[in-house]
Amino acid sequence: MKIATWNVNSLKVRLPHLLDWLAVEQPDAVCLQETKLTDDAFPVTEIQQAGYQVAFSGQKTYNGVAILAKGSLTEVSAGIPGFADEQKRVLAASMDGVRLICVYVPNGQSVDSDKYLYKLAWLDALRGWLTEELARHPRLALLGDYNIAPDDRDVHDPAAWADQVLCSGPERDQFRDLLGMGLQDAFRLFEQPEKSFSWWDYRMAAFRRNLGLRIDHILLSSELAADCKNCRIDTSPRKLERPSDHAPVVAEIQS
DNA sequence: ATGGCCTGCAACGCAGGA
Repeated sequence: MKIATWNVNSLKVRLPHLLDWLAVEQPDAVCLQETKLTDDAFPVTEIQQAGYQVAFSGQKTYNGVAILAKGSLTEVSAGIPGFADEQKRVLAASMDGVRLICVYVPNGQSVDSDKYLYKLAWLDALRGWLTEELARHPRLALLGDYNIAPDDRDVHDPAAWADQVLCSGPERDQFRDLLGMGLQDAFRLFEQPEKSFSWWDYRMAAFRRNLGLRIDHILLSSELAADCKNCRIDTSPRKLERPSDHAPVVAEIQS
């Protein structure tokens, strides 16, 4: 089973890139973030014609998540139970015995912002719910835009980013707490090139200069991690005209 | 030069992203 996550930064704009990428990559399931579409505007037909079932939870202008799958999606649920939130950032569904959880973690804006406090509270709530989900679903994958660069090697310029949002101690602690629940970073299960990133600013020719961050992740429960055969960041869509600022992350799991 | 770009909304600049 090949699973992927991709922050598309507007599904309306990126639909052609997504459809091309699905045709080439043929993933079994894809989690999307920042669809920026209300549910009535979701391109269901185009995605079904590409051979995928789809579940989505969107809103106007901001956020929005979706799960595309070649198999049937069951037990679909949106949001974090018990955590009231207008922002559409979480979608879970099961496919072929695997629990897929798609997350768009709040950005946080800056460490002195109210949005940063919301980010940390949101992550607390996510972990609380994940404890229950993991107990119910031992084969679980948490895929998405975490808006956290977990380690200095995930940052092009660690000194410049030190203690800044996406790299701050409390955010990295949150990521480590997720690992402490038994989840494993699929990307770091394998040897990887240095300076591997999943996001590059649109400004400053950052992609060409590889001035990026690794903030999009696939975390796997121990059962899935044991069966994971590879994980990579696919930078090819980032090279296209009018790209998303994020690249897809892909993991392959045996059987 | 601590900014540059992109998206959506509904305006002709703003919020938000990261």
